[in-house]
Amino acid sequence: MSEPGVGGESLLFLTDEQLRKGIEAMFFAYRGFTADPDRILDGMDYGRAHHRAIHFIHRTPGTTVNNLLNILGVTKQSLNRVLRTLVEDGLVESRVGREDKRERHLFLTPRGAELERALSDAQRARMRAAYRAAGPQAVQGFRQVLEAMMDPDLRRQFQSQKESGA
Amino acid sequence: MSEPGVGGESLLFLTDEQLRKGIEAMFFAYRGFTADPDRILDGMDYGRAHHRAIHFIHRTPGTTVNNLLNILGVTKQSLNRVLRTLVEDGLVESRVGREDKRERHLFLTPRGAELERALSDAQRARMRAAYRAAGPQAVQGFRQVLEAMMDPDLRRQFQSQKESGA
DNA sequence: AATTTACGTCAGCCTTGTTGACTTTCCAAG
DNA sequence: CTTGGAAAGTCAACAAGGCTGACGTAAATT
Repeated sequence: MSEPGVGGESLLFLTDEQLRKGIEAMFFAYRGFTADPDRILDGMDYGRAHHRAIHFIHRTPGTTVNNLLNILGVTKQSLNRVLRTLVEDGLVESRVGREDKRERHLFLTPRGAELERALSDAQRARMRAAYRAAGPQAVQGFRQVLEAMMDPDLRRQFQSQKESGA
Repeated sequence: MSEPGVGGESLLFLTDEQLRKGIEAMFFAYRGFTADPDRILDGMDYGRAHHRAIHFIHRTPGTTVNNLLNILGVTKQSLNRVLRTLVEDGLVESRVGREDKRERHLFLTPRGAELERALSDAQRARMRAAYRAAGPQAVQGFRQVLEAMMDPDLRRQFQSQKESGA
């Protein structure tokens, strides 16, 4: 519809066929994306939920349970089950907040950091290979489309995190 | 390594920081990607597994159970549970094979096609918005990276499907 | 005739998500 | 100081959707 002046070459990438292929690419790629960490985790008592918790605690040490809840988009009961096992097993440390003692601040223990490293090494290796194969231009496009696909709230979180990290 | 002549600008997109952001982008984008169909499905008795089955039966009408198994990467017991409810509810038809009578060929009924439409309309709408926001160049990069991220077997399947469809 | 293949099904288990109800701790406002 | 409400944790129950193992049947293949 509309889009005056762009001529016939444009908008071909918006056909239902193209979109369907994008959808399937997303589905299959996500499988690859999670495959390596999943392989590491199964055999241990942990699953993908533990991986996610560990990842974000690593990224933002001292984050509170509530923060994590919002990022992960699960209920506190669900997160708590995961967190409890990680604390029990000595991979995560939960410290009572100094300012607000209701809050618990989460940190990886050395052993937790070790597992995090193993998981993210595997995941980054796949990502790196894909990035390298596709090239910097493609990576930029990849990131643009992914960001545009996020829910607006998450996109804002994601992008603000990006600015401070650049 | 190598990449002669490109100078210092290259390979910056392969830093651990960049890869970590790509990983998180993938995570958050996938949530957005599944959010709309999930919303439609919950309230009905169906979930994401039903969506996937419906999607691929729609894409390849007459596909066999075994085909579907391989594409979805689940066990037959798991798929069967989903498929049974879809057949019982009259969304999917399972026809005994004419050549090989051991096989069951799967088709969407009109009602199944109706649900498929609702689900894929929602998912395509988000995809279309993201594609439009990012532009054709970015979409090409998006697809390149995703394909490079798949497991090799799936990538082959995916790409051969692409050729015949172009 | 024996074996393999495709499919279905029963039973049981695990992970990870959900709701609902309840407690404890603590901050902050009245 | 008391009280209201937020943050966190806990218990219980449940559901979806993965998994394995075992078994049955029909059809194709050898």
